[in-house]
Amino acid sequence: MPELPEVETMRRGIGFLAGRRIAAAEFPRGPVRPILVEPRPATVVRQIVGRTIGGVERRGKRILIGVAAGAGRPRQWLVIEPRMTGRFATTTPPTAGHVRLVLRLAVHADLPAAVVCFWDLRGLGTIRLVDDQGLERLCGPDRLGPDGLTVTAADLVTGLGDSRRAVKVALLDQRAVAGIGNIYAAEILHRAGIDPRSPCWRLGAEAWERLARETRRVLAEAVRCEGSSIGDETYKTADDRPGRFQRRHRVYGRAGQACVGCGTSVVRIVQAQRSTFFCPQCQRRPGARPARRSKLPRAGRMA
DNA sequence: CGTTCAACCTGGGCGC
DNA sequence: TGCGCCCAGGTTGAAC
Repeated sequence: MPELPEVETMRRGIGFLAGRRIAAAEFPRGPVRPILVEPRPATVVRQIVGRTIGGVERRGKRILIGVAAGAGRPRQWLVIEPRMTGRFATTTPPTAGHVRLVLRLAVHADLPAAVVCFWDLRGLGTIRLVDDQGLERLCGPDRLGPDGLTVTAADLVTGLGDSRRAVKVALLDQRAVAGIGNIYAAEILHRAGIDPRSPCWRLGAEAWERLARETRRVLAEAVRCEGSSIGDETYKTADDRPGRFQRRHRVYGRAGQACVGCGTSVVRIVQAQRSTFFCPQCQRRPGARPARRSKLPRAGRMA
């Protein structure tokens, strides 16, 4: 679920952690299988309790909680990947059984004690405690490309210009551009008027410009809307409010419904084992000929 | 290089 | 009610 806008909303929702001391940390054992934690939960607890949080950052779809150096320990990072159903809660989490991490903050100045939970229904999320070197390995430029909020056409051309892949599949490649997922790939391509099946190498300069511009625009607008909440409980802000960008979805999840631009029925196809939604009228392949008007041969071409 | 498939998980929805 | 099947915001690795 969480793509860049949702993760950025999470980051803002737990930004108040900055400057506060971790009084306690727990990895509760629920009724479901535990998620991936590295190193072992007991080790993470031992290393972070008593230390101060430097700040909360985002890299692509990951949350970074900086743990300040101290007591003979180097600076470290709690890297949390929400994957499909992970999220934070500063109020009551949706279920007690899927709480994966609890951070309890010490009383600080006039700030009261507070609690932040990481909750994950399906449990595909991950929690890692790494040092600067580990962070580089996990979230460095080899793994994550330029951020989607600021990506340029030149970035996209550099990363994908020669790719033979379909552009929708390529946009999900976090090494090319970080933060786009299945929902926003569909919405970006619709707004850019590009067929998701187009191979990257067929796109021209103006198509890459539109793609970069719509990527920035759609993601920024979705951040302002605090992300997309679809159906169930899985994504909400840290203080339990649903996002609002789902109301502005033009194609995602709208198969069979009329395209808001032209009224044509939105189509669902499968690419790389994932659903792709698009409007076959508004999103045409570059180089594909517009619908034939007439079957008559063109004048002047043939003798 | 690119695609396809399976895996990792839980739970909701649908047809029978 | 229950069972079987398909679906879901992500990522990774193996096989072809």
